[in-house]
Amino acid sequence: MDVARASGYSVSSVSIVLNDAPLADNLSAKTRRKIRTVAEKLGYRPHVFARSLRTQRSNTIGVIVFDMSDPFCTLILRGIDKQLQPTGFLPVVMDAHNNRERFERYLEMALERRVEGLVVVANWLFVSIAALKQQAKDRLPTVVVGRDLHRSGVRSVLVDNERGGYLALRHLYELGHRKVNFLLGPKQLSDSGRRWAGMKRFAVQSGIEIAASRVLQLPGLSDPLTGFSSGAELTGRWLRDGTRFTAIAAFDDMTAFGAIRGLNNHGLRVPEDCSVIGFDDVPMAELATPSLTTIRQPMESMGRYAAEVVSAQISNGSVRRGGEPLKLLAPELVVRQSTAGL
Amino acid sequence: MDVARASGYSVSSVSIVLNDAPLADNLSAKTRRKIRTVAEKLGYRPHVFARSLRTQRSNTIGVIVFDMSDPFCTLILRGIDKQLQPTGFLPVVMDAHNNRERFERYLEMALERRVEGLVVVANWLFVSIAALKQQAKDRLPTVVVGRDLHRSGVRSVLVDNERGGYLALRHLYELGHRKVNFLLGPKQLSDSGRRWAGMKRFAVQSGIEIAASRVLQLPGLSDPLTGFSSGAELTGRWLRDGTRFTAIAAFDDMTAFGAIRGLNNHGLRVPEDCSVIGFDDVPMAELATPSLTTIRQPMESMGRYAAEVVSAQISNGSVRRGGEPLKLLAPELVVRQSTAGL
DNA sequence: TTGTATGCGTTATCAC
DNA sequence: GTGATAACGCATACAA
Repeated sequence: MDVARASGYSVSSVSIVLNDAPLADNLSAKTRRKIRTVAEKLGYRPHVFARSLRTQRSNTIGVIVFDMSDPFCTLILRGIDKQLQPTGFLPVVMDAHNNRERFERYLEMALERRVEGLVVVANWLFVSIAALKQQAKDRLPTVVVGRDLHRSGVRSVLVDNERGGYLALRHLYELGHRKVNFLLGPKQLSDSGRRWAGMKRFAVQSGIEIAASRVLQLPGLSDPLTGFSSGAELTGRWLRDGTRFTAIAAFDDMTAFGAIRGLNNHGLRVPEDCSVIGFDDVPMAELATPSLTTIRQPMESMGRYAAEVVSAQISNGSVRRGGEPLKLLAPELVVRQSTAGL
Repeated sequence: MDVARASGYSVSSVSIVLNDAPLADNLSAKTRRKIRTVAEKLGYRPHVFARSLRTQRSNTIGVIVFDMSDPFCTLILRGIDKQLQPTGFLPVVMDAHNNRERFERYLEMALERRVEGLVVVANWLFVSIAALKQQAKDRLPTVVVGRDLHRSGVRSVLVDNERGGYLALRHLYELGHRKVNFLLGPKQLSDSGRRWAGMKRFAVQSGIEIAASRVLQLPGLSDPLTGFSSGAELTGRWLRDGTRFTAIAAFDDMTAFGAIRGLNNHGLRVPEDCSVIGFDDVPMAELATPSLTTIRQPMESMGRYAAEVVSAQISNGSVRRGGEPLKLLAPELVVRQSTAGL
């Protein structure tokens, strides 16, 4: 270490001072000052790899996200980032591009890079549960956000989808809508099931009946954009069939935008001719015209929570403690222009 | 190294085989096979930090982006990612949150982490040129995407804004529009100046005159969302003033969405009552209803190019060679629903 | 064809 | 109060 040579002290003293380790109290104030200035002058930067090698700590947390270009997840990333900032952990984010194989490769790479924890942002695509379980066994603190995997032993944080579905239908009901059509998400997605359950709960409670003809389901989940095109197409089908409805409750915002497109293709306007409500509150929801009424997922909070749990588990050395197995955050109704009273 | 013990060979042989170094040819095929299987069986993972320490190479490239939640940049990130994939470099992305101070901190962190190259994605916010120049001097291969900094000695890649502006106005002209209003970007942004120059070039060439009253400029650039709200507001001003116009050419997509909102607030419809064209082609442009006609920036290509140049410079050890100082990529007109003939 | 020794830049444990 | 020294896990020059 050249700081040692330049200052005339030994490497040990330098190391002790620069990390202000407990032993630093034993060194004279003059020595400390001297070493500090020399280090400063030389523009000394501790070599992270050497340090990591020695301390066996990487100070990094792997973040694997399923599709970075999905607006859903950039806000989650921001939350993670903010939360990790003061802890000194560097998030290393990897984008699986909705590709399972890639996901597994990145998981491997994260392990190779000796990440101390893992956050998986699982929007849309299926997650390799087996691979994740492996990690859990390896005692790597892991939290998945956006998907409920707590039964597989992975701590999970996501929005309370059931509650969200309930809020969505209640909003339409309160505006006077009784003929509501439903665009459900792909059946492989548990999100969809929960939201639908919430809607049915409200329906029962308020005494409205939902005819089977009012319910359509999106096909498989090859691609997040499926929601848009399928939403448009299924909406078009209703219109051609002559089904009468005054509102559409969509699985998510993309689907809602698809529905709006479908309505527009048939010359119908939102919200004058039909109200539309989405789910997620992606950034675009606010910017579209008409802006989209939707159920907001607290994405940043989800990210923060995940990061918090992971870093807590790291610092107290326990994968078991810290955070509940399943954390549900409250959704929030955001009323905008796409829904109106009758 | 335990693989050595388990296989009965020496660490050197193991190391040589596992990296298939040139010397590997000297080893018997049987030895190689043996070592490989043992390593496999033990689930051996080379320790990246130890390796980096020894080879003095981190195999990482720092990517500092100004605002990850800006849809503009996630596609650039994807391009970088794809390009870097086969090279073995790991992109370490850091989000400056539109905050200059944060940017500088991350730059420092990137250096500490011994990144071998740097890509700066500079959408919107002002870039600390001074800090970047410092890096250039430090011989760290650096490319900035989205901002022209080549005069400061930093290789830059961005879209040909002048050409894009030209294409935009030509499109409106060809649809028959003669009364076109212009929403220029903040004057601090050179992007805005170039796009405007392209429009003026077409105006001169086609003989149309642009009255000063048809031109408004967005205020400062505190926040990317400024474009939306200001676009709406300025459009409203025109409408209240009673200015007649049949089309709006907006600085970028956000501004265009703002304009659409402004028109809508006054009961005007797009494209029936007024055409609107944007610039960028953010993902939302396709999903909005009406979908937005715009000038596409080849974001993924920009990312790829930047990553390619940086990794090339790293591998041939020269910061000077590889890539032009300023690379302009061609924009592309994407015609959608928001523009129509008169 | 294979093994040994050394050092990369740290931190930690001692001894002085 | 301070300094010498041994690891951390790997790659490599050189010896065998």
